[in-house]
Parts: sequence; structure tokens; C-alpha cells
Amino acid sequence: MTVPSGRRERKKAETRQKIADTALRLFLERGYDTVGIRDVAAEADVAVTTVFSHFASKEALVFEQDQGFEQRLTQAVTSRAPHEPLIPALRREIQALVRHCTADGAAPIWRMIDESPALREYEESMRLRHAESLATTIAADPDLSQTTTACRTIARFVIDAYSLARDAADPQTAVDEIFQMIEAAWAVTCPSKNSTGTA
Amino acid sequence: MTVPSGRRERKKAETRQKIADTALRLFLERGYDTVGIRDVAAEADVAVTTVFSHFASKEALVFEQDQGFEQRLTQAVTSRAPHEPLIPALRREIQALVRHCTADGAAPIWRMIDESPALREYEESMRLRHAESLATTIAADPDLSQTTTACRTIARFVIDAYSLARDAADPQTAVDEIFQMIEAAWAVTCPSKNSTGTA
DNA sequence: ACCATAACCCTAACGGTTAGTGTTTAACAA
DNA sequence: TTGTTAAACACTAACCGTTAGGGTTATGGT
Repeated sequence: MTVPSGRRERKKAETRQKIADTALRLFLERGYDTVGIRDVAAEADVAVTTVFSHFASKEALVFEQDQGFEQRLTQAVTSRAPHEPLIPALRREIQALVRHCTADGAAPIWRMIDESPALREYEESMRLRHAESLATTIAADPDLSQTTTACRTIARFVIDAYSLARDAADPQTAVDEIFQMIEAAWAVTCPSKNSTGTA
Repeated sequence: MTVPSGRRERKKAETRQKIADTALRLFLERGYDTVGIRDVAAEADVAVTTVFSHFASKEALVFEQDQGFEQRLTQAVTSRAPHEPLIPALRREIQALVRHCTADGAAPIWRMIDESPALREYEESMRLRHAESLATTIAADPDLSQTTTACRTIARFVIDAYSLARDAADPQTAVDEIFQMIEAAWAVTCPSKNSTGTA
């Protein structure tokens, strides 16, 4: 009981990591659909059931690193400077995230995702979860007093920005362009504040 | 070749409809996950392969009626009055669509969809396709001269409005609220036109 | 009448996922 | 140390959506 501390936790983490690493390597080598769960399990030297005790689905193996995404967005909201406006803070974070996943090293992974409908669907679903989480965080901010609908809307728009910018020819510029639109949409929901007209 | 017209077409349509009706009935009676494809096929008195020759997946059986969605949105853009602004036209269409799917008769179906992760994922994916199609239509409008990014962004926002409004306590009001935000976002991308401030 | 083929059927399989049932081993208490 | 508990893992067999392969019927065009 109490807090299981020590070797057991470490071994579990090692197993998990070994599965994730093996899976990603095989996927990139041979293609996502070509590699089966049974292949991954065999190569990682674990049972199939063990794979599914660490990852909820085959797709989850690919997005293993993506736990931080949600947290980074909500932290951009909660731990911003006092009275700092919301949207620019979110814009900075989205810029960073877009830059991160359009970096050269990440290219093969995202190409693989683009080529697999299953992976695309999975990521879309993830984004919705992130949007909901972000909406809750925004709604909880004491500096802001928006409708539930307004918060959920802005959260969606922000996540859309991430998704759309990644596909754009020039991701950085796209983020700026979309965030001008988001800024305007947000300004409508704030009766008291002025909108910033120029960029 | 040429145009196959007559009995064959009719019979095919009948089979398709029978499968769709049977599936929806069974799903509503016993629950989506409880009913298997083999059950649907048996009850509709067709082979399993026949089911998949009419519908691409189990989820597609539920959204059988939804072919019109994409078309209605794009038509709202293409066949609006000359010089009629884009956003209000889209708002009207989204209002109608939201009203349609929040009607009393449709409630059990949407409850079923909400309860099944697979169906939710499928619908999310559908929405993205609709957004892409809408974006293309908007980009093709000669009256408008926006960036590709701006068109895709607005299209996403409009689809978001549909999705968010359906979940809201008061869907009709939510559509109006979200479309005020969309109107503002759109105005930013139009250098020449004035925005309409009040609703 | 005759052929091409669209629509359908059946069987068998593939691949992701899960249930059921052990076996090992870290963690902890006596 | 020893015994107990439970977590992590293994193995088997199956479920379910989906597809391939190969055959039958009947519709539509010639």
C-alpha cells in the first residue's frame, strides 16, 4: 500500500519506455499500418497484453510524448503575469508549440501521422480534449468573466490555430494571422477593454 | 454502361435503406456497442460484406442521413444573394442545422452518439472534412479575396460554432454569441469593409 | 439470345483489443 | 528471515470490425 517507491516503479517506467521506443522505431522503419501490435510486442520482448496495459491503443504509442501539450497550454493561462492579457500569452505558447513540431527532427513523425487516417483521427480527438481543458482553465481565471460559451469558443479557436498553422506553408506567419482573428473575436466578448488594432 | 436506370438502382437503394434502418433501430434498442455488424447483417437479411459495400464503416451507418450537411453549407455560400455578406448567410444555415439536430425527435440518436467514443471521433473527423470543403468554397468566391489561411480559419470557426452550440444549454443563443465572435474575426481579414457592431 | 457486370452471398482470415487465468517479484510487516 | 499482498507481466483464446477471395444471380445493353 502507501506509496510504492523504488525499483518497481522504475522497472515499470523502463518497460513503458522500451515499448514506446520500439514502437516508434518500427513504425518509422516499416510504416505504421505495416507494423502490427504483435510485432511491437515481440520486438520489445513483452506480451501483447503488457503493451495494452501501458497504452490504451495502438495510436497512443505514437503520441506518447504528448502529455505535456495540455499542461503547457493551461499553464500559459494560469501562470502569466498579473493583468497580462490572455490572447497574447496563448499566442506565444502556440508559436512555441508550432515551432517545436515543425522542427526538422520531427518531420518524419508528422509525415507518418498525416499518412494514416487512424492517427489523424486520434489526434483530432486529442485536440478536442485539449480544447475542453483549456476552456475550463480560461473560465476559472478570476481576471476574466466570460460566458461558458465564449470560453469554450476561444479555446477551440486557439486549438484550431495550432492545427491550421501546422498545415500552412509558413506556420509562423499563419499563427500571427489567425491570432489577429482570435484577438478580434475575443475583444467582442470583453465589454470593458479596448481591442489592439495594429500588429 | 452509360446511365444505369431502372430496377437495379432501385433495388440497390432499397437494400441500402433497409440496412440503415435496421442498424439504427437495433442501435437504439440495444445500444451501439452491444450490437455487432453481424447482428445488423442478420437482421437486415444481407451478408456482412454487403453491409460494407454500402457503408464504409460501422459508424457510417449512424450518420447515413448526413450527406446533405456539407452540401447545405457550401450552398449557403455559393447561392446567396449578390453582394450579401458571407457570415450572416452562414449564420442562418448553422442556425437551421442546429435547430434541426436539437429537435425532440433527434434526441435519442445524439445521446447515443455522445455515449460512444467511436461515434464521437467519427463525427469530429466528419466535421474536419466539412470545414475543408467549406474553406475551398469560400476561397473560390469571387466577391471575397482572402488568404487561404483566413478562409480555412473561418471555415473551422463556423464548424466549431455548430459543434459548440449543440452542446450549449441554449443552442440558438449560443449560435448568435459565437457568430458575433466570428463576425469580428472575419472583419479583421477584410481591409475594405466595415464591421457590423450591433446584433 | 447473349454477354458483361453490378449486386449480392459465403467462407476465411487479418489485426486491434480484451477476458480469463496463472506466474513472478517488489514491497512490507512480523 | 519468512510470509503475505498486490503489482507487473505472460500466455491463451477469443471478440469484433474489416477485407480478400471466389462464387452466384439477375439486370441492362447489344
